[in-house]
Amino acid sequence: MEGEGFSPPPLSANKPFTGTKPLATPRKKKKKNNNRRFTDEQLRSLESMFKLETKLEPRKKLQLARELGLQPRQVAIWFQNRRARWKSKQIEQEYRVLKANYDKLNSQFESLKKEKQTLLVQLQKLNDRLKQPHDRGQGSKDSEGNSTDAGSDNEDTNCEFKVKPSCSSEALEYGAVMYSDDDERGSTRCLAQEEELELLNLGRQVDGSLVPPEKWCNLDSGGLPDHSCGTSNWWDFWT
DNA sequence: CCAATATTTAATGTTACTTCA
DNA sequence: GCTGAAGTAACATTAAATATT
Repeated sequence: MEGEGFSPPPLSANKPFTGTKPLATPRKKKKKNNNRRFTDEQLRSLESMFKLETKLEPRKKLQLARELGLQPRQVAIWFQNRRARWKSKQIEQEYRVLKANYDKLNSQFESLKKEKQTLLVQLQKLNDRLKQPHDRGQGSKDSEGNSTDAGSDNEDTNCEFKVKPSCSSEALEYGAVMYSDDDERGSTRCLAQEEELELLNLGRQVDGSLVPPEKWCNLDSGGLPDHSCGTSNWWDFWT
């Protein structure tokens, strides 16, 4: 009970009411809710007090009520209702912030997903190429008779990447390797050799054999990171 | 302009909690 | 420590006033 020992406020006590006529007869059986707005002046005072403190001390409440010509109970009720409104605004605001954060994260996630997909396509192509050398035993020399078989000398990778003149001289100077990229963008990429090797090793088991793509922790599933992956938590995907 | 509908807001009712004698 | 009264916050709800369609 909202008891301050007051009986319902005597209507006549609210002299500053906005001038609407007092209800001669209550429309409904229940409370003669005499619901008249407070004056602008009253609201201004109440609002400015609310800015200072959202909960009124009893003494201040009495003082404010006296100043505004209201019942202390009316002031208390106004503060209660005002707190309720303030709280729901707060909740709305928090919701907006949370939603904005979520949307931002979600779009980051989507673009990372796309990037991952692109990299997987690349990886798949690289692995396909690694499998090709078997068919290429006799025919991988160009017209000048240069052997382009990267594995012909010492490597066990059978890497067939060719250095192309289109790669910038700086890139070449720093050991960049060029390969044609026939993905949908049709672009040509330059990768530093270390990155290249890293990618190649991704699909390779300890013994050097290739891991079948389907065992790459479902990386190519296209959906959310797979829970069955080595790491126990899906969010480890991000780290 | 009027009526129907929606929104705002002062007030009530209930429950739970704290303080104090 | 227990008890009851008083005060009050939080919450849901009501109903009148007001705004909007």
